[in-house]
Amino acid sequence: MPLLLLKDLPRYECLLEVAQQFPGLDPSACEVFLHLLRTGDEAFRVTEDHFHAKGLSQGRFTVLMLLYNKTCGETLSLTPAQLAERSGVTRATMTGLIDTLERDGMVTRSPHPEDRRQLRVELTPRALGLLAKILPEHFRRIASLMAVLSESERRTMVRLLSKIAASAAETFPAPGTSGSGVAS
Amino acid sequence: MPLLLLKDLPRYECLLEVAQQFPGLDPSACEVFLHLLRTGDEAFRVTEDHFHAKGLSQGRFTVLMLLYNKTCGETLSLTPAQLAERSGVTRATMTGLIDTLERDGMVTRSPHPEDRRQLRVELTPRALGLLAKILPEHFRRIASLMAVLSESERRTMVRLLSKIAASAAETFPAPGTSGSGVAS
DNA sequence: CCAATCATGTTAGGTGGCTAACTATCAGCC
DNA sequence: GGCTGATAGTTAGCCACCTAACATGATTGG
Repeated sequence: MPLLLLKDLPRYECLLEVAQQFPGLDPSACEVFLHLLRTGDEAFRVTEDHFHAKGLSQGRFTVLMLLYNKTCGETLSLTPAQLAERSGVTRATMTGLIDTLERDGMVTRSPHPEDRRQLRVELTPRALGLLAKILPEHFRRIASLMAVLSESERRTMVRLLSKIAASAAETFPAPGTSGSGVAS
Repeated sequence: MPLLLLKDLPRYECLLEVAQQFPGLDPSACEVFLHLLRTGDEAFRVTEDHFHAKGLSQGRFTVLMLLYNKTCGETLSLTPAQLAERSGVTRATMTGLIDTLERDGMVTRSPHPEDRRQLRVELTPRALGLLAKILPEHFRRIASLMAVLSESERRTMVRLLSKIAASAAETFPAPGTSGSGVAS
């Protein structure tokens, strides 16, 4: 089988073929679905590759950004639970992320002065330096990736993507979400 | 690259805020980027939730589909290396996927008659039964997800997504890919 | 005031992704 | 024939995700 150039749609091409065996199956919906997942994956990879080269992962980068955010140089402190909720992972996962970030000298854990259950996680100067090195290229990559779209195409993309996302959230609400009230 | 790394979505909202601190940073590109990842993640979740309820994961489903594909009921046999390449994971990862599928009685490994290095992986009747139960709802979910888009909007989505994917593959080729150059 | 409940962070165990190294086999070429 | 190298599958170890269960500390209600 052709390997390299058909790296396009590698895993999902099978879906389209099978779809043809199911009558009344909305092939254009499947096609949009496949392109959406594939393109999302490619876009994700573009930034993930960059992080990886700097010793970060998407998850660790997100934690750093949450702590960096709104502070613009100041060190903000958040609790692990806040970080977990804002980055969309469980508290257990956040424990692991903070572990590796702390091991690498990017964040510190310190006790919360008022509630002894909580911790405060803060960036170290080293993390600030890393972000300063990473962010320009990160944004450059995003801009470069989207350079093929005109401003009007970008507006169209955002509009259509939002429709799909809203459809997903409404028709198939996430497990922990009491989406449109009527559940169960 | 990983099967689908889109599992992270809410974590990107911070990006837009930070983007505003970087002048000349193409905010609309960041916006499209965030929506793309977020929507891709939602679409991924819609099918992943369904698989999960049936004891499958996206990776295991893909393996089953690759073996089911083109056979329409017949049992096709592929080697682990073929499965790995077509599903976009490493051979090592494929070993693990086949391990769990075999443990659950979904596939069998048998020796290749001509090349003793290779194996042949085949679906079991049990896997065919599972697919028959899963596929209708799977396609129904995709159709339902995309029902909010008209046919012309779907064509637009595919066109714009393809442009982004091509831009990603060309500007930031995947590590193992000699992208725009001389494919060996 | 104390017991029940809730919240926070951690741990344990499972999955699935990766790389790197290993074994076994095959294929080519002196 | 026997090196040499490529290929197939596995293994080991890392990371990041999950759920479930836990220990600790805060909160609240009789």
